[in-house]
Amino acid sequence: MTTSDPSLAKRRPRARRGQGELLRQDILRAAEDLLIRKGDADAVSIRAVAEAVGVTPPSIYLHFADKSDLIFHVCQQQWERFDHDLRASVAGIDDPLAWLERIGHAYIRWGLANPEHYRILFMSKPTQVPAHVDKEQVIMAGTFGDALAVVTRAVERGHLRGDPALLTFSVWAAVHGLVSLMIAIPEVPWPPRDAVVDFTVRRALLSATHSV
Amino acid sequence: MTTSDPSLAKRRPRARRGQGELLRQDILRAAEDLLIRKGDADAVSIRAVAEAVGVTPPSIYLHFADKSDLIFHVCQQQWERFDHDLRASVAGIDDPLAWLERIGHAYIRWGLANPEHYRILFMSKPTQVPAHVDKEQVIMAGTFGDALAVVTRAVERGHLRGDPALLTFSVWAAVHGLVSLMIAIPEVPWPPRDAVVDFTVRRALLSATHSV
DNA sequence: TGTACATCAGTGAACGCGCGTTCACTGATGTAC
DNA sequence: TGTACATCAGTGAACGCGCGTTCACTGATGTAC
Repeated sequence: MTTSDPSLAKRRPRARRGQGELLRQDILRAAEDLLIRKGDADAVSIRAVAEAVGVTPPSIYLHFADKSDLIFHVCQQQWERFDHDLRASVAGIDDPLAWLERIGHAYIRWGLANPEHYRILFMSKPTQVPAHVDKEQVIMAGTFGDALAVVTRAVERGHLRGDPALLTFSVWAAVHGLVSLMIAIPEVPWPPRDAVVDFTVRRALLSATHSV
Repeated sequence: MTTSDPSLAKRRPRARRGQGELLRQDILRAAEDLLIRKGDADAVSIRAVAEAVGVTPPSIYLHFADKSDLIFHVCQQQWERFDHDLRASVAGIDDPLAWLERIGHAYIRWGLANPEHYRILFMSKPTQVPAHVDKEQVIMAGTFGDALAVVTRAVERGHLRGDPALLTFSVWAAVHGLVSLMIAIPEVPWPPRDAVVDFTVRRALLSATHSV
């Protein structure tokens, strides 16, 4: 017979003065967690984020202008992590083909290891992202831009043949095809993961080295 | 100063006795239209469907058990149309490679011509489909099943080399990769559509004919 | 040919819910004097 | 060292909204006699 409300899981202790930014980080973490679990920005509510953090809903507005601002910052964090992880996988690699092979494997591995992140970044409706985000710039400044530069240099030096943009988009589509299909249609009897991953990467590179 | 409610666009005239099924078809059409426009089952409301058709919300329940039942039947219609269109594109083709090339082109063409249908069928969360639907069976009984049979026969007769399932999934992932990426990330400077489509199909077939 | 009646194809009002967001406020904490 | 005060980090209550679904009902229509 206590008056405590069981729906309010645990109240977060008030931050010390000057430590307001801590709540911002907690909100971002909780929102990302919910976005991953729900898979859709519409299904993430300000109220649920607040409860997960242990504060009341209006507290969210101390750190984010509105819901779309919050979702945007979550997505931005995810882009940063994606680019960071992929770039780390090819650190120090110079040979273009080795670079492409490594990044192809890393791309697929990342997507399959983080299916919900991947879904949000590469399989969701464009409208889920706030309108002011320039997606082209985000992609060109990220790992895809690196890949395009690597392929372009390789073509200029004669290591690869063909149109650099066509080759790069094509490799991207190949690895994306595998990742996104395995994420979207997992119910189907896929061949062993390693076999299909290796096959996909090898085929993507084959198309870059052979004229077809 | 009339009492007519402007929010109720146009009231559908009551069907004649025995013609109740007409409303069912109208509801399905309106729901599909809304699903296409919103791109997400959660964003389609019973009330919006009812208003589009020109009836009151409870009328929907005369023909569908609940919202998920309605969405399921819309998706089922879409699967049927997809399979029908693709099968029509390879009617009468016997040669496996010609069959694969045609179906590959038809697949990409269909996806790019019906991006929102494609998104719903192949890019959405599994949970958006009612739980009782066996997606594996839907896919195996459809065009993918046909493709698997064609490839299997071709391998048995020595026209293709490799594991049939691996080859078929691989071709699917290749064409799906292009379609889904162009749908999900249209903001990026894609090469000319025909070039990238041809390249993708040729590469997918190359991987089936060359051992890699 | 006329009429009572069962049935069909819906309607109108309401339910309880969760949502984003706003607004006036509170109470702890650091700081100036 | 003590105290008034500004500021910071939130809270509590409420707003209006759209949602899925239910329930009792209505009125036109075809049919049996």
